[in-house]
Amino acid sequence: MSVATENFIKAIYNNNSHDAHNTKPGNIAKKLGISNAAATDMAKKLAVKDLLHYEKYQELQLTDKGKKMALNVIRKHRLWEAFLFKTFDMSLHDIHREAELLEHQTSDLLADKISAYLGHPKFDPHGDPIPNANGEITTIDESIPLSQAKEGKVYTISRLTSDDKEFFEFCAHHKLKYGHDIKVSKQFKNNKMTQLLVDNNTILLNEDFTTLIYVNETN
Amino acid sequence: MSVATENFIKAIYNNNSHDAHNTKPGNIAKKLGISNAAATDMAKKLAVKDLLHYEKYQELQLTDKGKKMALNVIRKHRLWEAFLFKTFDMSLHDIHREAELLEHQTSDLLADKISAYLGHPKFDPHGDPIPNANGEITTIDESIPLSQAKEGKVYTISRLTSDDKEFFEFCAHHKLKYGHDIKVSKQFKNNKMTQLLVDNNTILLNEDFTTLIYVNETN
DNA sequence: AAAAATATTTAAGCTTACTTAAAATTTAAT
DNA sequence: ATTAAATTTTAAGTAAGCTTAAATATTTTT
Repeated sequence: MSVATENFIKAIYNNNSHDAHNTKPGNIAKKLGISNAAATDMAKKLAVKDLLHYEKYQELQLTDKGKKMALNVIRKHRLWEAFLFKTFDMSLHDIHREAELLEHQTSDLLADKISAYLGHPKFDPHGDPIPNANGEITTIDESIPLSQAKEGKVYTISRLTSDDKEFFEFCAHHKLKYGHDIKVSKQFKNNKMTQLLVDNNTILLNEDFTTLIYVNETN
Repeated sequence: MSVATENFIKAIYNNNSHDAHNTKPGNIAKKLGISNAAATDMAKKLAVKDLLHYEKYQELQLTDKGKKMALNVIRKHRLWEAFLFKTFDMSLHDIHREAELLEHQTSDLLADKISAYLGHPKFDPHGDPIPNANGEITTIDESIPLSQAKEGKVYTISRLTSDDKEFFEFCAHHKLKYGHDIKVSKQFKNNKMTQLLVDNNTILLNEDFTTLIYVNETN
């Protein structure tokens, strides 16, 4: 399948799984940086290939075949991220950009080699789960955004859900990394800010950031 | 530049450097598995982009810009081969196939990271020289095909110039690998066969193979 | 040197993946 | 419940990268 097809299918999958659930062509078009007309066009073509269900003016829905394809590409993306992050000294933003290209040119064989080399990791460096070779995600996500964390509790950072360069630079600089522990010292309800303790440093984050950082209760 | 463009430029470069020197559209078309018409078409387009010189019915010649692009792609290809060969347990044929795809989706940054990680190698696992970040090949190739090697002398294998799966499987099985030493025990002039000693095993090769395996005099 | 064979180019056409502009439909607002 | 706003779809068109078939030029053979 073409790069355009893989990206289209992937955009629908990602939109369905963690975003606002609007999978009409216009919203997908916005994510991909193409026109609405192009997205409608593509949707019709992919419906013929049985990758998604298309009905005029309705939301796009992936078929099982489409979902499997999306998860296969996502698997390769996340394996590359894990691999590049471990092997080379690259930022979260850089590994994302490289993986975005490499994911489409990676055989299933190479993906399996990478997975085995890394010891079949279950999460990438953003904390996103890596589907297995059958396109299944077996881990359960019980994480919550920092904005909903409780005062006084200690949490482990489980996901950094963004692809903004500045966001990652900020996180890296303040030790906000996947797997690190933090303590929520105060939630300011009125102005929606969160005060954290990271390695004995106090950080104050606004809602733009606390909705992008997910955490698990530390046990 | 597009994948099609990079492959076209690369095919001309490779043809010029070690093949029969015919860089007319038809010969390039054959290498790429496209029609003659498509190759002529492409040549005209790339001439406009100043990547090659095109004159009706004449050989295609890369401009300096075209050569630089070819060498940049070739650098990425050979770095990937070296990296995949070292990191994963993959055959020469498999790494070639993967590199053929990855080479087009690799940033200069990542290429440099791979090169540094490997200690800036000068050759890939086929023995082909790896251009540096400026697109320069600094090594000098004094190797000769096995078919021209002298009886009784010991040589070091310096290149395996093929992309045929069965050839590589044969080489791997008989320890004919880049960097290994072999002794030419006999050259049969009449039927153009060569008898080798590899790790105390005698191997008899015909011309099909001895023109693909290059060696250097061991010093 | 002409004829035959081969290769290159031109021409017309196809598919993919886009674009913009206009028409149709849905959603939101009054 | 209309009207207005926003979105989706249709229509027409473009560029890249191919195809086959026919025309043209070059190369080889005799």
